[in-house]
Amino acid sequence: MDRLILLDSNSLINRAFYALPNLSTHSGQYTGAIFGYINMLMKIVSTYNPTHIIATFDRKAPTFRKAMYAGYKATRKPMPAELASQLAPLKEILSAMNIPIIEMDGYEADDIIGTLAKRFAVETFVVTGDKDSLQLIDDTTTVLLTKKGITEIVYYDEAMLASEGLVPSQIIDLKSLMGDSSDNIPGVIGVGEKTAMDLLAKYTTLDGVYAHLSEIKGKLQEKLIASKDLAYLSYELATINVNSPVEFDNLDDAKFVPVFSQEVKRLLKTLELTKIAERMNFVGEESGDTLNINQDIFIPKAVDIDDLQGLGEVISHLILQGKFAFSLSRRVTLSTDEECYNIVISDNLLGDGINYSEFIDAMKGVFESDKIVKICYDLKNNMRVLSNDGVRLNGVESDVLLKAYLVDANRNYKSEQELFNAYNLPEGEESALIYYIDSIIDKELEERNLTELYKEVELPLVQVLFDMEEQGFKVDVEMLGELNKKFSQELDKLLKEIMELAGKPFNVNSTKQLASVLFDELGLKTGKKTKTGYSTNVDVLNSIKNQHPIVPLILRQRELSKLKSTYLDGMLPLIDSKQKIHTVFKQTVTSTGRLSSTEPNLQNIPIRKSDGKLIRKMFVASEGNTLVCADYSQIELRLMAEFSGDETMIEAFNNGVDIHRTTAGKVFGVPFEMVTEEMRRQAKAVNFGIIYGISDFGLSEDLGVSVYQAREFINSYFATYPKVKRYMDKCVEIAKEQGYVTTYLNRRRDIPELKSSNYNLRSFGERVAMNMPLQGSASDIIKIAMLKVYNALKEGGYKAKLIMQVHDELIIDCPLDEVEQVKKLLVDNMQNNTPDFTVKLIAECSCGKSWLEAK
DNA sequence: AATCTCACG
DNA sequence: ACGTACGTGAGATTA
Repeated sequence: MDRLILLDSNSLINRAFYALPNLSTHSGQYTGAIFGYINMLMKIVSTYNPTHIIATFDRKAPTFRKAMYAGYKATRKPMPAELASQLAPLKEILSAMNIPIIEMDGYEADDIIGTLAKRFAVETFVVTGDKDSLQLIDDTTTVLLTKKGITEIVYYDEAMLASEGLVPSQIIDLKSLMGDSSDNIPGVIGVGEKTAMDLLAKYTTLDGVYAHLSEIKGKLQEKLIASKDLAYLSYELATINVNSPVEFDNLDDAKFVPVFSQEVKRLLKTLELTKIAERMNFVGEESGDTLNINQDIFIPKAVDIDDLQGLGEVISHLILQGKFAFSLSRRVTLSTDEECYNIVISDNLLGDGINYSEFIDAMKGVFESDKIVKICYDLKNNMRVLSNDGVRLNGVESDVLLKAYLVDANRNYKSEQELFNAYNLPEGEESALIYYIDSIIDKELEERNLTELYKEVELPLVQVLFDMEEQGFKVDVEMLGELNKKFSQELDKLLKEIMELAGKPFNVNSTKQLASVLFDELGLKTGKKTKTGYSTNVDVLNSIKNQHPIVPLILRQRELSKLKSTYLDGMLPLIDSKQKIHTVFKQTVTSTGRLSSTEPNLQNIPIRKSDGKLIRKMFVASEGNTLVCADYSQIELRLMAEFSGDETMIEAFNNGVDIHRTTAGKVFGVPFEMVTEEMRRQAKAVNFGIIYGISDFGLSEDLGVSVYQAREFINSYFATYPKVKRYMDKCVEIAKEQGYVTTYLNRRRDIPELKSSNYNLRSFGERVAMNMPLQGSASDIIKIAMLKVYNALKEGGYKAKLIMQVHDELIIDCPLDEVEQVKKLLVDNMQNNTPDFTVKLIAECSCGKSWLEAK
């Protein structure tokens, strides 16, 4: 089967240019965009195995089609010289690869591509960053749309487009309504994507919209009438010419073989792009690996299942096999190791395919059985989706996202497709790829000794987190309303006073405007600089708060508007009918193993300042319950004592003394009782600094002392705790040697920065090497605690429920009559997870009606 | 989409 | 000679 790839080179090289740093050779030739382009080309080649490739380019001359509407296209920015200089070498390489280059005066690349895509009746992939091209999709044409610069490639075919509610030709209608600023298509003024989609859903086309203008009400009707000419002009602009006179008729002139001439190698060498060359195959050399890696993979082809009888047969097969992968994301597909089924879902009962609810009914038993093993991507999310359909998902042994996270926590996969790309898989249905990828990742887990962490901790934790989210955290809505009123009133007053002192109205939330008022007009002293101008952050404002009465007012305004927008206004729409708020925990985000919390983030509810405490007071136990909270005392420092084996520090912890005070006494050489608050504060800062991977500069910044003095602190600290110093050095040394560090449960973080030639990046790598084992082990330990607490509550038949985790703190929503037992259970399970430790771990526990009282 | 700011551990 | 503390998420502005 022939497969043709059409490259929209201008679009691709542009995106590569802006996404990548300005790489250049020693002689000063820029290469970043070329690097990005070739890299992406190689990735596409290895994924899609094309038999033919054609590259198209724009000509600089004004375009014929669009030049007719001078003014719209004219505003496009000229190509920067750093990019323009990369075009010629790129074309040279493409030519050496025997990839024909097509460019025509008067036509843009998308016209050429459109024409070629329709001309040859072979499977065609259009590679571009331009969404306009989606109009070219048909049964033989697919668009590979680059996102995020060019690192991610999204596959668009008719089905994919349909899932967004569009057919290919509607792309033109959509653009003519919403416009496209990057392409200078005006569209209807005042209509954006959402309105445009709504209109098309109702009236299908632009003509349809104008034919039913009378049905459209109010402002929108006015806008449509006012911009009618613009809309139809936009339609012309957005339409790709598929009949341009491209002189290219023999497809075999574009024949592609992924083995390149020595000339290609030479060209890449001159551009100092040796990394890319290493991954390619060249004539007369033994074959490299990357390009061929996945050519032998067996990914079963999808069989469409469009009636209930067929689905019944599939289900029997799944049960018989006892193991399958599923994906409900892009479409609904199910795969065993040999078969892949595409379940054709239809929304109306009459049409072809299976109604979604019928699919769910039929599959319920299979999804709920823990005897039938399942594989999926993002288990917790699938549990949520199916739970909304009344299905309790069980028996999932493999969550490939979770596994991939353990393999490399620095990656942050945001979609199934990103994961597939990372593993260089050919195309195929999601479930088939998930099934396949699982077997690869299992080997990686095994190699890295991560299987136990996965099976014993991360996978079972998914259910715990799911239940915590489901349970939710109650919010006192009445209190929220009162606070909102109170803050609003004070903010009104503050803003008035600020404007008066400034002598003119301005937007205090705008750093730019604020800086101009403070530093230009009032002539106050500037502080740190940012990329875009002078900083106006708290540190800067605090340093000038005595210079002008406006500054304290701004500080107060900042504080209140932060609290109001993030924690009052932001929270309100997330509260459900039972006055509960349900965060979403992310288990595969942080590079250290911590959880994160979103929608809303409940891990950064205020506590430190007095008005912030009022926010925390809004979070309460549910009806008739109390909150039981416990947090680890100094867990990261205790871990440092344990891992370093420093007797002085271990002894301090095991004697239950105040660690910061003790440290101060030893570092400053005074008896414990003589330690002043200031000395303790400084010692505390050093203790924290150590955990972060100390640097003299960072500490001096934090303490407001000279770098020299900070250095002295660090030296006497290490003299006090000599083994801590040795431990820190060892962390860095090991990291440099093996390229990664590990935690208590063998969680691993690769630190590629250590190999960087950039001093800053390398130093960052060193700090990470010191911090990750501490932060990561602390999160290992609280995860163990969560599992134990969850199980103990369940087995003990308690009504109390775990509802929140904030890195070193757990919160239980607990009926009053269970409080004493639950407190004990919670503390015991937090403190006694690490039988092999010399250092005692301490969890401090308290309770109260609100989160504020319980701390 | 990037930047700045700031809330938490 | 360089220019930094470790880990997050969200809102507002700007481009």
